[in-house]
Amino acid sequence: MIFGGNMLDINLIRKDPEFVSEKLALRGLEIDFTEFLANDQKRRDLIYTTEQLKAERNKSSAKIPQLKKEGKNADELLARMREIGDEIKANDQLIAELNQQQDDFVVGLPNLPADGVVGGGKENNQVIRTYGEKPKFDFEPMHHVDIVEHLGIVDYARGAKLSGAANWVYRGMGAQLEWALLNYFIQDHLADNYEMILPPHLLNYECGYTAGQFPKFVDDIFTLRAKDDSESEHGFKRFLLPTSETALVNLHRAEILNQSELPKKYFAYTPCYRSEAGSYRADERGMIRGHQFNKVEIFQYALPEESDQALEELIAKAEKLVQGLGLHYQVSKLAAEDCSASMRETYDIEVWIPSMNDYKEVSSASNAGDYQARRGAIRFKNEETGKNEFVHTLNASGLATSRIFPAIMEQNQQADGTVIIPEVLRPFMNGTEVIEPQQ
RNA sequence: GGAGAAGUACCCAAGUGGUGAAGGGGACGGUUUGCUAAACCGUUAGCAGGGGCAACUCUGGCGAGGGUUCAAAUCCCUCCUUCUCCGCCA
Repeated sequence: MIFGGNMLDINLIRKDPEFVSEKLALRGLEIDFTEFLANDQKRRDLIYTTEQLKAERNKSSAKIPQLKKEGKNADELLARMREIGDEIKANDQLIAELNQQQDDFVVGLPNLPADGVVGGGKENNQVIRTYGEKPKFDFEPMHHVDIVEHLGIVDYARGAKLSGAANWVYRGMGAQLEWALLNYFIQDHLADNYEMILPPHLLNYECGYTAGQFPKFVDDIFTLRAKDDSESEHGFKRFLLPTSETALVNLHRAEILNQSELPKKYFAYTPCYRSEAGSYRADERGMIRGHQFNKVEIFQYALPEESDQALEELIAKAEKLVQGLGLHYQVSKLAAEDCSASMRETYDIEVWIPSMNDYKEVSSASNAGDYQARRGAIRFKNEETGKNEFVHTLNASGLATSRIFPAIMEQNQQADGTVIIPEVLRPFMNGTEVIEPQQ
């Protein structure tokens, strides 16, 4: 099977099911592998007997032309072959069913939390450090929606007219600021020798599977309907990527990389498209949660023994970007249940949004370990052993603009309603220092 | 979107139903050599999955998935990709 591996190592489940159960319990899952292991044994026994039959078939079918050549009668052998053939066919069908059962079960399991990741949900997230301080205002600070409408740089009404709720239009200095942010991010990643990628935004099903978004989270994304897609296996053929991570992790799907190529460091800019079904909250008015937002994603394919270090690098890069903008933020280590299914360890960088009196995620840096690599069959050839091993994949936003933009608006607002542009962005905005109301 | 052709290893490529998938190039190893080259000999079908403590062995892989057959790279169906031509178009 080139594509469609399991998310968890089946050998690990066989060898130490208790360990796997314990790790999954941290995510609030109660999984008993007893039945699974019994079925697995049954499946393997059946494979063995069936392959014995196939070996016999191969041998016998070599004899047939020989018999014919010698002018002998092969009827008896042909009859036996027919019998074997029927049995093989029946067994193969059964094996396929057992495989399917096993896949359905294992594919539904999330990644095992890394050592040191605490159990439980959001309430167990730990803030591990903060940067800067909450700004103090000697005037009544405004909500970013009021600021951008006052300045005329983000147009929610027309966004809704064009596409519905949770869509907006950047205009004028707003569009320039948005683009400046992206340029600032890109410049930093280029300086660190990450390869820039502009991937297609429409991806096929396998991409979502490898990333770990499918089959469980199909509802969270926008799927495209083309003429005959309803007849396709999953009801659609392509979807709009919810993050460029989905594209980047699939770049080397079903490939065997040279060890010397690792780590591979990429970054990509794409909009992110999310259906955000049922997730609207009144306190998230504005551009905190939209159907489309801009994000630069950084990504690494790493050697297993180097992936912890790679995660540190990604976190440091994301933090550096927020620091460069002069924004107050904190870094949280997520508890097991708050990590997405594919990830074994995740750190969120959360920027201060004064109007919400809360910190909101601007970057999520995660190590997927070999989870995505297993699903996508992404391997490297170990130079010492000559064997193929799964790579580790890591990703971090670097950064998403949709919360950075509001944070700049709110943290940098002035008494007169103008907003100071962070210095690092000014070179990308013709030196403009302040955003003033536009006519 | 329409018509045609093709997809076999690192590359080129033979193979239209019958045991282990030709051949060449390249690469790697060896012999020879003062060194290099040449010549000669050898290795080079990935990968996945079973069984076995192991040596080893078996099964499936000829773009992917199905089907026909005792037997499929070879015949049939669906899909994907590439190339050529036509149409349309930013």
